[in-house]
Amino acid sequence: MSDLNSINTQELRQYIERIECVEEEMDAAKADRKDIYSEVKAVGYDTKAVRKIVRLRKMDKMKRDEEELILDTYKSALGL
Amino acid sequence: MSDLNSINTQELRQYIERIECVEEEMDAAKADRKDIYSEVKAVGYDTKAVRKIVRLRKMDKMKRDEEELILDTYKSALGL
Amino acid sequence: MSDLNSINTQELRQYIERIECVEEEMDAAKADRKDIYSEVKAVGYDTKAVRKIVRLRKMDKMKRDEEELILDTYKSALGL
Amino acid sequence: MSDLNSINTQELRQYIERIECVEEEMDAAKADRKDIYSEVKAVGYDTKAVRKIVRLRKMDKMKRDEEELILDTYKSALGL
DNA sequence: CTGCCATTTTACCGGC
DNA sequence: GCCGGTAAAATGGCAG
Repeated sequence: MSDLNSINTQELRQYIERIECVEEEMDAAKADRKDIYSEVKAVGYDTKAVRKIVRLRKMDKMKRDEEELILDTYKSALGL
Repeated sequence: MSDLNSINTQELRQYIERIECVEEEMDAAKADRKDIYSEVKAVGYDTKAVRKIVRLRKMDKMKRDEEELILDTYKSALGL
Repeated sequence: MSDLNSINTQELRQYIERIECVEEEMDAAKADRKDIYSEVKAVGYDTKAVRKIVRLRKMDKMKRDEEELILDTYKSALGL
Repeated sequence: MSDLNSINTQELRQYIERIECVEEEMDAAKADRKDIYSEVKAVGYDTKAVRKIVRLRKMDKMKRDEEELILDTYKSALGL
């Protein structure tokens, strides 16, 4: 904040509002996901299994990203 | 699913992709929030306190929503 | 534990028994609560509404505690 | 409640207080358990494993209780 | 038996 | 870089 030992109320308020805004987006997306899972269930799938698949795919993706990052690191280290 | 005892791969795949899509939105929003908190910290605020404020405000909202709901419950209980 | 790389069976057993003991208390309290709700229902109240009231009151308490805490945070931030 | 369509405030209040009382006990027990796990960790055990043991033992106990119940049912059915 | 709610587990963030 | 505490996800249990 610009002035130490004093709180700039306007500035703080704006940060808080920005945070609350993105949190609303998060909540909206969460609600969407919930709806999709309801549909998945309604149509006869085992949601627990589906959740597991999603989780596994996310892990795979992270793993691949990680490897790619390492590869990039090596490549740039080698000046490629 | 259209056919019992068999998994419609295409259908399932589409559900999973829809889920992954909203989860990407969630991750993006999460990253945004993280950035905002970094900025908040960089500019000199105590992020812990700011987080607390955000939480408190969310609790206020929830409390108001709940109270409204309970009021409805009472009203319908009284036949209003 | 007293000896590294080896498990003190007696010690471990005692910890587990202590945990199980408090869990029994938890279960007992849970059963008591269940009984009270049964009584509440038997005597004609809408248990759902009562549960909501209890939850609201708990939220109120949490909120007050949080606010007190954040006040302390501010005070110490201001060197009071 | 004694009088339909009207809420006996005193009665309701007392039920709520009884509920809150047992919930406080639950919270206290919960806090105790938390402390024990902290100690377990501090003294060098893997809390995750200990949790698993506790869960397994609880399952075993439930299983035994179940079997005993069945046995009792049979016995009383046979007039023993 | 279905949906909701509590508990548990898991992941994240800030501090030391 | 771990660790303690805090938020999110998943699982299990219970009331309706």
